[in-house]
Amino acid sequence: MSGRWVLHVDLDEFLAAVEVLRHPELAGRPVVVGGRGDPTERAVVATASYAAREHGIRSGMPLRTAAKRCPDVVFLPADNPAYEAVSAQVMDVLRGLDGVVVEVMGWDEAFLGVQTDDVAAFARHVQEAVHAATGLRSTVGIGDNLLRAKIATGFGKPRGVFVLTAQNWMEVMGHRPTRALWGIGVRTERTLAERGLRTVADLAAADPAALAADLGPAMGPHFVQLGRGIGREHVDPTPWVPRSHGRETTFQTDLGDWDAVRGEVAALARRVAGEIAAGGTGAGGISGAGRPARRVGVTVRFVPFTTRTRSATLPGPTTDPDALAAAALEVLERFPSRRAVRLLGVRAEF
DNA sequence: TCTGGGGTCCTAGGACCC
DNA sequence: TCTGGGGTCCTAGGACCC
Repeated sequence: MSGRWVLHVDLDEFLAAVEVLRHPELAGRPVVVGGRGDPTERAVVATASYAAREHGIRSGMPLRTAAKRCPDVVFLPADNPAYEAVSAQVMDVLRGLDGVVVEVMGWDEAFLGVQTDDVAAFARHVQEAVHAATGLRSTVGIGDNLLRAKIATGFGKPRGVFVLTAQNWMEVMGHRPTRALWGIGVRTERTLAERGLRTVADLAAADPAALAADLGPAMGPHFVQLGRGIGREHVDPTPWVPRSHGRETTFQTDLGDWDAVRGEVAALARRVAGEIAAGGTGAGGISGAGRPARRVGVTVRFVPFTTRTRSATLPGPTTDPDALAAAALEVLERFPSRRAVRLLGVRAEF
């Protein structure tokens, strides 16, 4: 076979693997990275090593629960700058491959566009290049578009290679629940099931116009396309331009004093202003240095877990900390409740 | 399972304007 | 004056992903 291919490269147990690289004695042990590494705190699992997953530990699970599932798990604090640095190294390796176009999707994954006669051999070559340069293992999904390549990765985990194209799409995916599709979560799965659409094959055979009426003019037909495995075919290497930047904090103890709430919102706003003025977060920074905010949004999670957002367009674009803090405080005043708060967030939109 | 933090995109209703 | 239609912006919320 020859022609253009899409590869989805996904690093295995990325955060845990980075920690094992610098703590080799942890190899093979149940390792959980998340929060400040303290399982008594309000925090969740960012990444669990495969050994930890054998005990039923999963991403998004409270650290406290992980500790109950496996008492001898090693908890480590998330060290985002370290992961960003390793990620940048991996992306450089990918960009250095001959004849590839790279679209970065996150710290631990990227799409590659390539023309080759032996795509399976090329995938192995990618895995070896990443491992040689960084010591990290990866899985490669191969497809005739980004959707199929991304889904293929799931069948290749860990360390494997899997091919998913129009040829084997229905054979591999047709009988699976719609949730197996990238872009369909629990809610949409349920909504579709209420309409009798339970499997990927059901969805593929559905009438796009009927779903448009039920699920929205864009999303309805889009879901049918997902069921058919149809998606974007060209990998786009254009650097990402962020649409927004924000910070949020969950308090270890609920905040009942609204003077304190105002103080926290102002502090978050100043921090966000500083970061967007500097051009982003972390070692490498993000593109769009110094771009001013046009809108500001405030998130309040009330006790126990009800989350509300308010936002406002700023009088003029700004990166000024005082202006952003003042605007965020005005938005905060528009929340009708003064109940105790568990989380606060401030987000700047460009 | 008492539930993080960083994002993106879509939808719908109302305001507002011509 | 009892009432159209289109376009765009603003805002809140939902859903999803890593």
